[in-house]
Amino acid sequence: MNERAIKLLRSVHLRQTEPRLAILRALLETDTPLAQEQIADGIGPDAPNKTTIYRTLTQLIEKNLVHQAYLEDRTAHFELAHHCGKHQCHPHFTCRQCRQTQCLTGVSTPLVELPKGFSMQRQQIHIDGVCPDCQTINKTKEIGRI
Amino acid sequence: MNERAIKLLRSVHLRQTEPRLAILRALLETDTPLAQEQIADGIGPDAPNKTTIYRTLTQLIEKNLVHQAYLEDRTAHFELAHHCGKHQCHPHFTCRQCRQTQCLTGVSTPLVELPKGFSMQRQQIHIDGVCPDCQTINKTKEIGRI
DNA sequence: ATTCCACTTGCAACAGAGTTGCAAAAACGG
DNA sequence: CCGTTTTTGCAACTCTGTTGCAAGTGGAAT
Repeated sequence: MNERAIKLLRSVHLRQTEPRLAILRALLETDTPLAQEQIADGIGPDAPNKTTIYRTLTQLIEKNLVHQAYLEDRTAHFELAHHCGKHQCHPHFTCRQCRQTQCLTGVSTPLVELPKGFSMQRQQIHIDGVCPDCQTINKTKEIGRI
Repeated sequence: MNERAIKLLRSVHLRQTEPRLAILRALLETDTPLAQEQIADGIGPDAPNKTTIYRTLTQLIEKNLVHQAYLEDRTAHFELAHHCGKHQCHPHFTCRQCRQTQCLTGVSTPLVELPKGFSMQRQQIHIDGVCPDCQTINKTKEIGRI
């Protein structure tokens, strides 16, 4: 595992430090998304400070080695359930630029076929990208730059 | 809107109070999921205390009038990106009973067709329900109860 | 091997979302 | 209108994550 962690760090030109290697090893050894505290527990008594863990994760995300699973910001958002189906409501779209979220009510969204033994209560789809308004703004800026 | 809010409260046998009506009106008037603070801002200077807003939302969720959009718990979870496609990684499944999350790597997951003008960076699917282990436990308990 | 400097780390203090305990206020059935 | 039960608001708290800063470290240049 350590070999792989070293290679990963090399591949993105980050300095090789023990905290970074330990965090990568922890992520390599598991197959579920881990929270900061779980990473620290997994590493043990010599785990890096939580600040270091958060900062390292942020760097690894910037380098595209790590993803943040199912959470964009940590504030809860609520909506009326009246337009939702039994197991699914419409997908939500969050724009990376303007940070606005909107509901996509018109699109078709098949339910994922779960492996045997699982039962579904609710499926949520969350998409992020760039919304039409921001795309237009971007294009306008490009033209201005020429 | 107030009429509809009153009807909604009646339908779930909750007492008719001004805070509850105001919160429902705020949710009825919008088409995006709102955070607590947005609800308060939407109501204005006479908005209920944030504790009341949270408690009311919890009750409305229990009564199935309201959903919490794209967030199960407010802790960030991280994972290596090495198994993820360009725009999507595998769905995540969270069990409502044991609270364990796992990655569903074997299932097929079509990308949602976005309306014109949107561009996608990443699609995430989050499912919750009951995992095979907990289902088995539940069945065992049922048998015991007979 | 040593030196140097930018990059990293740990600590402490902080910020923001959400929760809890409790006393005061309000709803609503009689 | 009264009494019971619910609901509300406040203050203090918890928990996750962030920031500023001083001390420590990797690794490139010498």
